[in-house]
Amino acid sequence: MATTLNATAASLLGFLHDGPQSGYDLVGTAERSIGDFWSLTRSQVYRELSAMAGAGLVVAQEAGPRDRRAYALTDDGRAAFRAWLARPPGEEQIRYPLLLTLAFARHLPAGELAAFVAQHRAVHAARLAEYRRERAEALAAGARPVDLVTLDFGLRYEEAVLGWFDALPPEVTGG
Amino acid sequence: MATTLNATAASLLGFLHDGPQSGYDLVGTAERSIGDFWSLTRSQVYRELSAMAGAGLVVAQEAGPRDRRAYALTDDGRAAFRAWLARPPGEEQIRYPLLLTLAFARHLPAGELAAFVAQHRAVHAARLAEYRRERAEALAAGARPVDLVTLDFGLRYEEAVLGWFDALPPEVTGG
DNA sequence: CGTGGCACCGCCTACTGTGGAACGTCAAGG
DNA sequence: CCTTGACGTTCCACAGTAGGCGGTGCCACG
Repeated sequence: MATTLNATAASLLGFLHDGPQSGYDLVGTAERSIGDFWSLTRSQVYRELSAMAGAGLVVAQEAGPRDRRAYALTDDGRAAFRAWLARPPGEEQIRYPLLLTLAFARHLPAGELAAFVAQHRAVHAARLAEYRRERAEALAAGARPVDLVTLDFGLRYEEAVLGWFDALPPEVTGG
Repeated sequence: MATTLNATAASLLGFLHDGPQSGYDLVGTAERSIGDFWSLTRSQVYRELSAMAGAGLVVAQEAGPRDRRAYALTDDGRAAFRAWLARPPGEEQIRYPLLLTLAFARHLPAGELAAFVAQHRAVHAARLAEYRRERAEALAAGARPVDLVTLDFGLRYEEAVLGWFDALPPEVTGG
């Protein structure tokens, strides 16, 4: 591995610390654990896995049923992961198409905008409720504050977005 | 244009409503106006422009000094833009590497994490201050609430993130 | 004046990320 | 037995990122 790992590949290595997993498993694990702030796709997971196998960071085990092939961490993989983790993390990236629509709203008839806005608001309200549920559940299961930091990020984010929706001027909400 | 426009290409068309611009200009315009919630790169702008020129959505004008070539909107381009704008905007995407580091923090010696966190906090504090300045400036220049919606999104986002930083447990901040 | 540096401008490549189609496999149920 | 659906991998086309390359006009400074 001449060039440094990308964040997605590194995350996969991170998950493999808990034991060998197949690509399919890893997609599920990742979605559950970092999916709220780090998107990844099946395609890329498989691509990274075979690249890392080629680089010796992981080894493919015997194929099981349905061509299922689990990958295990190697010592090189462990080292590469630690090296990646020690690097200063980059800035966050946000891409929000609704804001694009809003920015160009003067080219759009008034009614349509309000519908889009309402729809997005609903999505965020649902997400906030879900995060609150998850947080309560985690607390009940004995989670410490440090275990909740990423979830809390999501919570505060959704609260902020919802607050923004509710403060939108009537030209936008159709009110 | 058989397949529908992507958001980046559509935005370029949006900016071209105000008159012909070169790729270079468009990068600047876009960064200033939508850069806070929609990232784009020089490479892609040029790629989209030549693709759209091929599809007849824009026409390249005579090359000026330094090979500078401005593109102008065509009627097809205007139509494609409107069609894109009328489509329901997709969900937002956030990718925040710091949260990844946090999620794998158990593999990291404690001190390093605190430094990363402090550094990111500073970036967000600065961004919040900048947004507040911009907002005051826009208001002074007579902006209406509807002109501030995207800026307000950024403001609320940064406030939320800063609040999150300040509520982080000591294990993370090194306190 | 003239020239060297810098901003301007387009282009290119390699890589990362997304979305969906394709395709075989095993398990369960009508 | 046959269908359906979840499992599991692979492939492809496109979108997006990061940064380098190489020209060119402009202007400040010697």
